[in-house]
Amino acid sequence: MITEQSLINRINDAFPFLHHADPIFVRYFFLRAQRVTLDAGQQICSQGAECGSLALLLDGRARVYKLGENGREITLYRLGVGESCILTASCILSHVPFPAYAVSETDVEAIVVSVADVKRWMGESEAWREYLFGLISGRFADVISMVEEVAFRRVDRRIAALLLKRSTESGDGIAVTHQEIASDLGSSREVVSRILKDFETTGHIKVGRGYVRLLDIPWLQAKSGEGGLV
Amino acid sequence: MITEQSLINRINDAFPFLHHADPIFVRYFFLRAQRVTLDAGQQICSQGAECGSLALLLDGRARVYKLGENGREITLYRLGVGESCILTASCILSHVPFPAYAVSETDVEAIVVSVADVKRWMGESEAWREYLFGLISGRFADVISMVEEVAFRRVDRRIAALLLKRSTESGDGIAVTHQEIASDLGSSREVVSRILKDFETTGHIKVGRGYVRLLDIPWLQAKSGEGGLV
DNA sequence: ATGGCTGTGTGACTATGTCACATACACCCC
DNA sequence: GGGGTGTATGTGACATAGTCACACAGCCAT
Repeated sequence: MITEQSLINRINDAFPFLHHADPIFVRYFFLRAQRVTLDAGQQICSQGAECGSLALLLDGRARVYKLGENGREITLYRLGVGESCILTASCILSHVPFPAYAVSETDVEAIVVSVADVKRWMGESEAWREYLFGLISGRFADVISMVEEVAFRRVDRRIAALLLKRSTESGDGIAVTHQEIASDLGSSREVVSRILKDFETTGHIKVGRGYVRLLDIPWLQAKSGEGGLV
Repeated sequence: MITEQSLINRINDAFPFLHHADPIFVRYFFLRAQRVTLDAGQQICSQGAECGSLALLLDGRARVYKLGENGREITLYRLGVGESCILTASCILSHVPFPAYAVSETDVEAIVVSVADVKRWMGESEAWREYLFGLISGRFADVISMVEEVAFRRVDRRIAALLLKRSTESGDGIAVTHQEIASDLGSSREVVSRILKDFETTGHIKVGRGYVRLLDIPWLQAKSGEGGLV
């Protein structure tokens, strides 16, 4: 149950669908929801687990990933503020176990609602339905894009794209290890190291322990295929 | 509009959710739905297209696949009787373009409902909601498994699994070309040919033009990882 | 029998992943 | 400052998968 006004304001800001939801739903939402916090690095869900509740992220970031039989990992998607772990919703609504792992990458603050409420509100609130369905559709499309990338796209191009994406948040100096890149892309650390070294040898980036500095954004854009000219 | 009793019976058989749906929804369903047929090999949806209606399969089979920039293909999933193209539903409900291609592998008979009805019934019928959500969840899990396979699983094991799966429908004689296997798995024809030749050289299958005969099911099960002993 | 079309086999080469080390770097403690 | 530890990175050898370019085989129609 959430009663504190400043928290209610933050939630309203983070989840705009509440603005146009019917007031009865909104009242029950705040009545039934609970606030939780997680430290960075905490395992949120494990593959095969049952889903007991649905979390809506208020602050922080979580990563959902698959773990391969060879020990390598691939990130399916990341959750930020205003988002919900749609695999959990899917799991709740269809009674299948959670098919991946989820971990908090930063300290996380979330709003948690129970299985029963998730289901009830699906029938009662169009705003809630559209919110969840919008998230599912987005994630479904993301995962399908990932199949395409993994099956058909060269790793060097995927690394270039990842570096560019990271640079939008942190500028051209990126704190990242080769293993992190490998774990995001489902590749191996050695392959990532070699490709980064190649990028460095040709002068397009500079690498150091745990960081990468981008020196040639246009080249990386072309490399990733985003510039439109390959 | 569907009025013919034998067709109504077939639809009720194919879509059991109608049995426990409320009668008002069922009445409107048959009022609004339309029957369509497609010849084998027809393109149903193309990547980037808008989705105008949702099809529920009454007979036949359809394949949904991604086409890579290198011209290779990978099958995301197949639809059979009683199923709906959940990418279309997703596309309808979130206004994003269709993210793959869909083709009828056999002659197809389907029930088609419009965008507006899909959306309206989502709010009105719990049975409809659960039907669609059950399909979405299943497909979501399928696609996530595919990410894992493509990223982490060796092609030979995937071929063994595909052969076993095909054999459940057609016995140990499978009519399939190497290119079809490659297109299902997102691999190349040459790689498939080599692996099949290896399987043949060691006596586990026999290959001919357009067919594969399985000679050693236990070995293939072990190879695919399904037998539990690798 | 001949021709056309399509499926398959194969060699050479490139890209990516695995394994096994070796080396480097950052940090902490004495 | 020196030493130790833990972890990140570099690298060589080799295996697996994909690309390119042909050559060959099989099937069907004329």
